[in-house]
Amino acid sequence: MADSITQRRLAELLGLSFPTVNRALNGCPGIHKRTRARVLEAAERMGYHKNIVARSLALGRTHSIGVVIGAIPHSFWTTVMQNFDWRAQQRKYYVVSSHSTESNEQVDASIRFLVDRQVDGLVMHPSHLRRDFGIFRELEQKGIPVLFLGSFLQGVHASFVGLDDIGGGRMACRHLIELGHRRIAFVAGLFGDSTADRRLAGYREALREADLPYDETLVVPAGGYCLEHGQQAALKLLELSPRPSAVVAMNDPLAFGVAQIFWTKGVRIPQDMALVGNAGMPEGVLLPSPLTTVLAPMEKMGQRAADVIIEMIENKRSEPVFEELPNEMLVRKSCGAKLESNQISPLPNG
Amino acid sequence: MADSITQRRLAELLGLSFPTVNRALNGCPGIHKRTRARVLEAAERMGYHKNIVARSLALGRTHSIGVVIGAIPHSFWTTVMQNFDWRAQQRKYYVVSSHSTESNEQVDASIRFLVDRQVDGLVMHPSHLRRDFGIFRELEQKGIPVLFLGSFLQGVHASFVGLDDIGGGRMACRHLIELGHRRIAFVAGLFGDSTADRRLAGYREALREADLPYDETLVVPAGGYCLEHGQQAALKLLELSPRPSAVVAMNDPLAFGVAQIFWTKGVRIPQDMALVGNAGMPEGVLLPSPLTTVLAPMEKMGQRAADVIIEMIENKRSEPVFEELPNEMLVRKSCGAKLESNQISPLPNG
DNA sequence: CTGAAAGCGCTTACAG
DNA sequence: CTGAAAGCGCTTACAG
Repeated sequence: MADSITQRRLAELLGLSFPTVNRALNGCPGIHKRTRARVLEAAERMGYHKNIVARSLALGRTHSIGVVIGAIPHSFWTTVMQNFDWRAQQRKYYVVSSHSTESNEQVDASIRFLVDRQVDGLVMHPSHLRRDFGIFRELEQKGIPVLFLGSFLQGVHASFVGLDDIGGGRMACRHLIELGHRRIAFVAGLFGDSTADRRLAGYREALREADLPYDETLVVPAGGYCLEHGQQAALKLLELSPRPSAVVAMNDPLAFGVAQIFWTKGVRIPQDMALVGNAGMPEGVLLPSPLTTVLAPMEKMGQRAADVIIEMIENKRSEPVFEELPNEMLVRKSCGAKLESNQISPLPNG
Repeated sequence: MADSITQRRLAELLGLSFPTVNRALNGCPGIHKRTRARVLEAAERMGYHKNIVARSLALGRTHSIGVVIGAIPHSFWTTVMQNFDWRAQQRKYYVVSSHSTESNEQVDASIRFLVDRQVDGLVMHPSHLRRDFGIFRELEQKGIPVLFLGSFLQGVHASFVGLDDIGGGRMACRHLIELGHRRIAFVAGLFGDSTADRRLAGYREALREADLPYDETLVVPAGGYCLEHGQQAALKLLELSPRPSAVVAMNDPLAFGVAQIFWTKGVRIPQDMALVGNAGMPEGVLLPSPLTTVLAPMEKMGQRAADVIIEMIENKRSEPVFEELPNEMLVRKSCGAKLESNQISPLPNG
């Protein structure tokens, strides 16, 4: 390990003191132009790179953001987090992630792991119900700002950036109602997280607005949020009697699972059953009948999250924000709606 | 920001010196059992957490791994990296990632960004052709080990963990040959990276083994690695005359794009055209005719990558490794092969 | 505008 | 087995 060049070494080489070198490097005001130029030139020439670890120790700030998101291999989250990372990096923050999120204990351990590494702020997707908010109190005490992404926990002093999930659930259900459906099922994931609860609430709202009854037996829990869970749910849907004529899936992967089973069982979409998803994942075009879905602004969600947490870090005074980004309807074929020419259809659908 | 409790504070409280406290905390040998117990108890009670930044500065090691992967929102990479993260975290390393990889300059900037933060090792997926290996020399000089994941760059002193891509390309093509196909197209992504080149080489090998001619016009470049590129390629495939009866796609997303266009154009899979992918992404079951594909061991790939880079970090002496993980054939429906009962078919296919 | 001093919180020889 | 000292590389008042 060739020992790297430090400010002290630069100072010696130039016959200056190291505070002077430091100030030149950091672009501090009180310094002679010539001196600064000499320092910068030498630094460049010698391949000087600041040791950020030392800097962090001295400053008590690391310019890093901890992220705790149970890594779900859906392109939805990948896209959101990609945009988060990009934005953070643009703003000179780096991202440290921790993915152990099977249980509340693991989540707490992950948070601790990151806090020990002195992250300046924390972004998390709370996927578990919890009774004990102790860890969040600690964070508040330490002055580490927290941002909930996607879902939120009530009663925690933190910001939220996510989707208008009530509106999303409502939009999906209403689309079906407008197409004449009366008996509409809802495929839920797990209950208890805000996203699930709020999308369901939106669905109910749409029913109410249309004077349709809310029938609890039409809400089928899938036990999770992935394709496989959607497949399970599909089987349950087929056992319902009378059978619903349409399905709102809580998210796209669940809709994919439902569609996959329907296709193999010969239940035609949309003729025999209409289907709406929620997310707007590009994979939706792969289905025999491309998925109509609620399109979430994934890019914006990631970027806003980065901007908000950085704002919180740099601007301690600010109040927590609660930001719900609006969705759009992405009409493809799985509900049988007529495709108008001005409708969004980014990919060839034949 | 409540100032946190330090070793010095603990020492004062206990009437000990801070080196003693430090040794107790680190489980060093020469220390009285009673003293250690007292220290540990006090640390626990006071909620002491070590400042890892300070430790890193003193040690010159951060226990972190830098990752530079152009974040592609394919579940393939998400799954690989998830497993990488998990394994790294299990082994007490944390992962810092940098996703600016549009050009060689950006890649170099990303690497520098991470090196300034004193990562102990670097994992990267080289997606660009490059002429200038300067940055890798620097890394070697600094003693920072490098691991290429998925693709590799020839002539760089680094380890590689990836797939047996030659075998994979060969396996895909051979599957089609065994089903009687003679005119088999290859959908390439971009040329120049080792994965693409080696899969193509495998395809050629299979042709040669079957005494089939290699016809360059059957190799169609898609211009990228995503679904959209596959769609472009599909259009070109349909213009070929005589039309091939089968297609090897360089990866699954390309195959998805091809399948999507074929479906909308009424080209039936597998009757009119057989199709093989490469990756084994679960989304393959969504297609009207579920995709037969080369199944890559994504979990293992991520875990091995973590193990190898950590080994390199902790064990400087070791030689670079070159590890090609074997693939399997995942036979579904897109080639028309008879599904034997012992064939892999993790999801219901009807 | 520049320099001498102290400190961030940890680790590590070196004495006792 | 325990303590006094110096150092990791940077930053930041405080003097001059």
